[in-house]
Amino acid sequence: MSKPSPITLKQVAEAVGVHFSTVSRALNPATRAQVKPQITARILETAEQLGYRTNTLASSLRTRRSKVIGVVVPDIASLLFPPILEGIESTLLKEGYMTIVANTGNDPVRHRRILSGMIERRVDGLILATATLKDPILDEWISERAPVILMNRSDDSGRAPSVTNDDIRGVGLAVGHLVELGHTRLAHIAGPHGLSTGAMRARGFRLAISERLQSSAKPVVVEAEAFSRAAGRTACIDLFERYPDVTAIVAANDLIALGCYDTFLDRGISCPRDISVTGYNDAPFMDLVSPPLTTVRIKQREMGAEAARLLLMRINGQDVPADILLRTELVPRHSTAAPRDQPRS
Amino acid sequence: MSKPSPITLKQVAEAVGVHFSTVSRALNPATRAQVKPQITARILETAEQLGYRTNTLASSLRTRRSKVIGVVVPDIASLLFPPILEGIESTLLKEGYMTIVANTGNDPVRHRRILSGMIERRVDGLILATATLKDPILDEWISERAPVILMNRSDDSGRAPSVTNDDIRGVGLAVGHLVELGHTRLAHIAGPHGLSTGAMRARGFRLAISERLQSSAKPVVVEAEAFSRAAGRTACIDLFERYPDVTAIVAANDLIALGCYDTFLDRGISCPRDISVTGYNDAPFMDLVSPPLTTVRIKQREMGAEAARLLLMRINGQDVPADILLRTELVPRHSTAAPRDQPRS
DNA sequence: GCTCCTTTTGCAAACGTTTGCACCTTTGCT
DNA sequence: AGCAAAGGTGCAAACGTTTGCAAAAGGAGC
Repeated sequence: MSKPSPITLKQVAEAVGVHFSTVSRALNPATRAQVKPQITARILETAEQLGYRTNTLASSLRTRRSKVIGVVVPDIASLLFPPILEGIESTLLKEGYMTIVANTGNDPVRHRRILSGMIERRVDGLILATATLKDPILDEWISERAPVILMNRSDDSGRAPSVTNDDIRGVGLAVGHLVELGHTRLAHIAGPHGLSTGAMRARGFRLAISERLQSSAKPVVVEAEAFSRAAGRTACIDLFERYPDVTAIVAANDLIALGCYDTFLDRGISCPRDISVTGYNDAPFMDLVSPPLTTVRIKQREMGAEAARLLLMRINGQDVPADILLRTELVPRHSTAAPRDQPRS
Repeated sequence: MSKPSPITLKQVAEAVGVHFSTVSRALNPATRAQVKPQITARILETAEQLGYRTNTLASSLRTRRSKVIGVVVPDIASLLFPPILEGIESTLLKEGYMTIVANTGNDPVRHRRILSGMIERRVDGLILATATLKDPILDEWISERAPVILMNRSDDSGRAPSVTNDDIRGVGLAVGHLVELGHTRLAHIAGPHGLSTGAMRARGFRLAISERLQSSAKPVVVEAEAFSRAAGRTACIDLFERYPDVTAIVAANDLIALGCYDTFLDRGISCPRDISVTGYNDAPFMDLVSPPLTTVRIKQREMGAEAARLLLMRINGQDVPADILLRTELVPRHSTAAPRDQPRS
């Protein structure tokens, strides 16, 4: 495999018979005005014909802008992130940026390695969907050199702008829906409290309950160990044991809700006849599971696009005064119905 | 926002009191042996303490290796690609490579822009899951400078190694399963013939039919316009009109199969009682749709990992003698059953 | 024809690495 | 002690751009 060196400015210059700095100017739209149109034309033509392609490495080295940004997510392969990534990628591409993505799998060592790699590649900015902003590597380096945007997670320290779902309102929608159906004994299966989304949705649940059911006692919340189907199943068993008279479950995400389905099946409980359940996120195919899941839709693509937009602002030196809370939307399907009056066996 | 310049080799050198080339050698494990252990220790320490991070841009410029590779997919947000990306990313990260991903949305203009961007950033290699290898930009540049691996799609010209599913065998599994259940009047709803996966699976279907049902007439195949639920629904209607006596459908992917479900619902046809259907890919939640879909599982993560592995081989100058065909696996669920003898109304 | 602008072009210094080469120490051997 | 061979270190040239500055070229006004 022969590897002919790529054409350089110098070679184009030689072919045209000018100095290579002139070629550089002619090729760059911003400086093109400085060179005689006639020459520009010839340069453009021969560059094209020779197949010249800017060496971004060299130009980034000089200009200190890599036109690359880094995106770090816990798990690319989850159902949540792909549309977000799509939103980021296409927003940035329009502005000439390309996107390095990496997933940590929640492994702190890997997280570190990834951050290092991105810093060494001199990304112009970072979008993080990983929990920890505590990583000292960020303090020491990124925060002063390259802007950071937080996504799907927020950070109390307020050191970086964040883009998140309005989970308080979202969970409120689910609770409101169930209350309107006549439920009074609701429970929440929360995500891990260590994750800001888990904590936020639980807070939303408590708030909504206290607003809608003044009478009621302390809100019922059990915590799942992960945002997964298996954890949802286990948590649901736990819930039934501790609070047998619950008639409706607000799950912290769709997977947890599906885990509840599993437990319902195990125990011969019929949904929505015996119990109602709502999900969160509206993952693909939630309209096709049985019963079709009532859930809260979030704007994934928009989340990515917004994060990218904020990042671009910061890169261009503008200030980002506020965090962004994305609207959510209730999608009623058939996993929720009015409660039966008889308690479960 | 102050942007202090990052620490350079020179600064570390000054702090230690040696020439910066010595620092470079000490920091690079490959050349570390050349410098006195005592000095190395001091260099390592001050580098650490100063927070030195290699400027990969500069080093890539010099070494002509960017340690970045590019991945191009038609749609990041589809259900197919995320696990593949995960496989690629984590395989490459282990070797110190990072991954730029971009999605074309099947837009040729965008495809071009993306390829340009990656070339200009001097990626060390490319993994393409997009159909067209015909893009002249590839001929002119990439093929001679950076290795290319094809993924999920293959290319007859054999100019680049490919990693694909063994669709011939995979479809054979589905057909075999249905034949064993007693079906004799099978049909295939194919994906677009323009896509190599569509064409390959159709070929697999014809082959399997001719092997298993020697008696039978010409294999029944209708083509869906896309690998989508909507297209599947339409194609299924078409199929029923033209071949009313079919008792089993082999869909070219899960989404098309779900489209068939939609048509079944519209017409009050019961699956699997009146008709059987198989999917392809085993997307998430296919066990939860109603009825749970019998499908052919493909190894997505492995596909990504294999593609990455081949790419690394090529980057390191090794030859890749063969294409890779990944094993598939039948996942029997409840969308398939023995045929009723009565024809549908 | 001269000066004085205004374009247009060339020159050269960065940007931060890697690496062949030459130089200067040691060390080991006779 | 003398000498060669290692072993360490410094020097400087690349890698391919961008860009401030100087120089040249062309025009306008007198």
